[in-house]
Amino acid sequence: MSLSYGLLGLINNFPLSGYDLKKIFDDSIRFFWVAKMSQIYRELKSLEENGDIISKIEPGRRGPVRRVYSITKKGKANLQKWLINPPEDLNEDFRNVFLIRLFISSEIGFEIPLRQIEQRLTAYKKELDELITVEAKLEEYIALSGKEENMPFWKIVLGRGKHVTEANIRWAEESIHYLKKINREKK
Amino acid sequence: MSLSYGLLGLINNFPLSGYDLKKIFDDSIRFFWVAKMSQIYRELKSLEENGDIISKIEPGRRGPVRRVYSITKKGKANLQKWLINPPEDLNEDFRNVFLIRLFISSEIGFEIPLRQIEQRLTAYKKELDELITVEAKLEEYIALSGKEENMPFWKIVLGRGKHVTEANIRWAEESIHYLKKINREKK
DNA sequence: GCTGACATGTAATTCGTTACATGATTAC
DNA sequence: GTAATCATGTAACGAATTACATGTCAGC
Repeated sequence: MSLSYGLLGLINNFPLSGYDLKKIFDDSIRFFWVAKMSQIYRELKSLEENGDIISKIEPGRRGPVRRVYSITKKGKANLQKWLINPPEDLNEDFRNVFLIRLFISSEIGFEIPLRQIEQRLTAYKKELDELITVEAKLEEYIALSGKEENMPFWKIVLGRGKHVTEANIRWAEESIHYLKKINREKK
Repeated sequence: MSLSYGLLGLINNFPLSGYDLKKIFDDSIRFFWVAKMSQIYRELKSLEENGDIISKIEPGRRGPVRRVYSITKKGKANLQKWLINPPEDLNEDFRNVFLIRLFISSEIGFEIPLRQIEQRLTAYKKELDELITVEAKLEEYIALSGKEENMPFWKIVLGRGKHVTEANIRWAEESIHYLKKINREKK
């Protein structure tokens, strides 16, 4: 559901192919939404069946022919309706595999989880760097689409990524110290 | 996959029924993993078929009979194996419905998203309060199970919730100011 | 007698991942 | 020639949600 509206929202800026959409997801949206190629194609098919988008075949820019999707009036109306009415229950950030692992980790002692948190810390720092490069990519898309009205929202979403990643870094550092302290006290 | 190991990790502390497990999830784990009753029952069934847990029927404490699950030797070994080998690719906090909505919100202007962020801010503040009450609930479970070795990990996971929620609060406040500023400048 | 917490499940559907399958064009 | 990127899809499977279905017991 959310994925199909996400695709619709991007096609609303300018016509895109499945492949284009996958690139946008991988370049930027991946920080808060992951989508596989095969799922994108499936959702595009069902969006077209529902009359929210229409496709036409275009010669490939470099490569085989492309199927490019544009939004319809109906699609625009459906998109607006979805955006205006948020679901009451919008769980954010649920299903975190790393945290559920940690929660039950006493079974394997302190050493291994400590290493695992250290690895996460490295990953968080890398993620923070990547978030900065995303900003540049989003500006490219603005140039392409000419839709400057997107910028404030994209900046806000990026800002969230930064705040949360910084919080994760602080938390990981704190937790590493805590586990090391416990380890020392045991000996 | 992660859910079934989560259940296994909890049953590892002391025998539990499906209903018990659901309560633990709703009381505490819900901050990083959401599970429906029907899914829990299904996973328990497949864990038992796989020989990781065994069930026996007990008279209900207050109510109908309960099916209570205990971990087996095989289950304990599988749990340890899973905990020791983390997946290379553990995406945390992906698929955030609120963020994907915001990302494509330019379609409906500034006012509505502004209200929606304000609502989130309220929710984040409430969540921070709830995280404090969770601490007390976890201490109850410690008392029940006598498994004090869980405490450091539970504290760490809770700490993560606090850090991230505080980051969300700061982000929401910042974003509200930003959108209000844009609105003023437009007029 | 009703409400709320206790308690367990099945069935249908939707959403997400993995594996499979195919082929064109460009740059080295 | 060969690797990388471009490009589109199907099939099978697994995970998660929603709807359905049933019933007990305690306290008011």
